[in-house]
Amino acid sequence: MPLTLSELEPVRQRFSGELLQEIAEHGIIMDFDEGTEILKEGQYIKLVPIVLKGLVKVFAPFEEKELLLYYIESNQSCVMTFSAGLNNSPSRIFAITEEDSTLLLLPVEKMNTWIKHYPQINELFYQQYNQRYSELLDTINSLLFNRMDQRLYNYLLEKSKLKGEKVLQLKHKQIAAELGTAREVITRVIKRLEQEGKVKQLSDGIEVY
Amino acid sequence: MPLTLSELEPVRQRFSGELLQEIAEHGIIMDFDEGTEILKEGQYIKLVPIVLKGLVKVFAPFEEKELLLYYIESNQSCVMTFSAGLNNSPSRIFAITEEDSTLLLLPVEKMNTWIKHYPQINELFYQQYNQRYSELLDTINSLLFNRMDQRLYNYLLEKSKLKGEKVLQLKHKQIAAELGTAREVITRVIKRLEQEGKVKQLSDGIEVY
DNA sequence: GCAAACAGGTGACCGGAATCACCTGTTTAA
DNA sequence: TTAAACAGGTGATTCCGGTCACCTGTTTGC
Repeated sequence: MPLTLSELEPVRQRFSGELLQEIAEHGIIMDFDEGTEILKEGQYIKLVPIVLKGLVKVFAPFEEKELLLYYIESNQSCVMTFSAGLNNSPSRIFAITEEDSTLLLLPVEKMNTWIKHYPQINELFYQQYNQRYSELLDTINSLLFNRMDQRLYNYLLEKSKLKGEKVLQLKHKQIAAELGTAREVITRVIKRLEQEGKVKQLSDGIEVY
Repeated sequence: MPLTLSELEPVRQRFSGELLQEIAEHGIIMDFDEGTEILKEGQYIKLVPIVLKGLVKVFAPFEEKELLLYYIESNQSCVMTFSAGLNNSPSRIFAITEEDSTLLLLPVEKMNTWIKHYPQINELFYQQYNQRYSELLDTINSLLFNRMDQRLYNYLLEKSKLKGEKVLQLKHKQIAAELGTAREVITRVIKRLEQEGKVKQLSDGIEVY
């Protein structure tokens, strides 16, 4: 059965008319619990996701370690999945839901024709490519010139903003993994941030100012 | 006067039919000497380039320093220019010819309609976005985990391969700029590479093995 | 032809971060 | 309930790369 318009509500500013009908017909909507790995590295992609609700984070795995690349917010998609899907190449990244999330999944074999016929969806992906590229440049800048304390603080600020929570439940270990460093480093640096009054470590999480 | 088919020869595997005619009609071909800055940071883009002959290098300027992001080889384009052009936003990067080069320049106001009508050109940019994205991931990986010696060696290897020259005429200062580090660091690291037998510093350049 | 600019080399030093080894307190699972 | 696993804290050490100061030799431009 096709999806209903109300199910597709979040993307109705973006898609309309015939394309919306196509999506209703061929798309699938799925819910995922927080912390679900929705895409593994090396996986081949049959469905391209668009986030309707929630938050998904995307990681690049580098030998041994990994690094958080960006978040996919609602109404956004994942260009790495998109390109891996179109080229039928394995994914270089993996993705995990950061919150309980609802995803619209579009079959990759339809994408090719949709892209040709419907500029709306084409625009989405160009826009996404752009944004992600820009974010990667920021990441590089940060890796090149920012010290750990700045990187950590930015990371906490962004996460707090995206999740709309002042207090983040995070383990030092998890932070270290997302920033591609070691746990002890986080423990130390976060204490410096605390002394500078930028964050506060509570029993149930980290409060960000 | 429109461009001739022979002028457009390098892109004729990629573009054909009506699109090729459009390109012949609205495109411009220009030659640039080695070392010309063909795109400045902050500049607004009216023409999207496709390299017909030669080699162009693209840099990201970060506060004070800069970093070589990637090369545009013949038959490739620059996604940063493309996106800046389409969105009418200033360029975040700057580009310099690494060799004497011939560029096909496409007016940005045509791009939008071409992209909608001609999948061939759409595919080019998707493919380029992909490739550049992938290259950025490699850069990040390298920044995160590789030591200077490895980065420098990769840099020399790639440059040697792209230019088809075993002996590279490069100043330590220039290498430092492209890798976003300091001259003294290059002087030292390159000596280590020399001791390891990976490169050799000659009077007229650096030989890469 | 000479001074200035440039390329490269080098020692001393410093600071950030990674690693190692260990310790304490808390949570979890058998 | 008790051991194991986990979270976090900390000192010691090491290493890499950035910076400073300074030197030599070569190229260049007036």
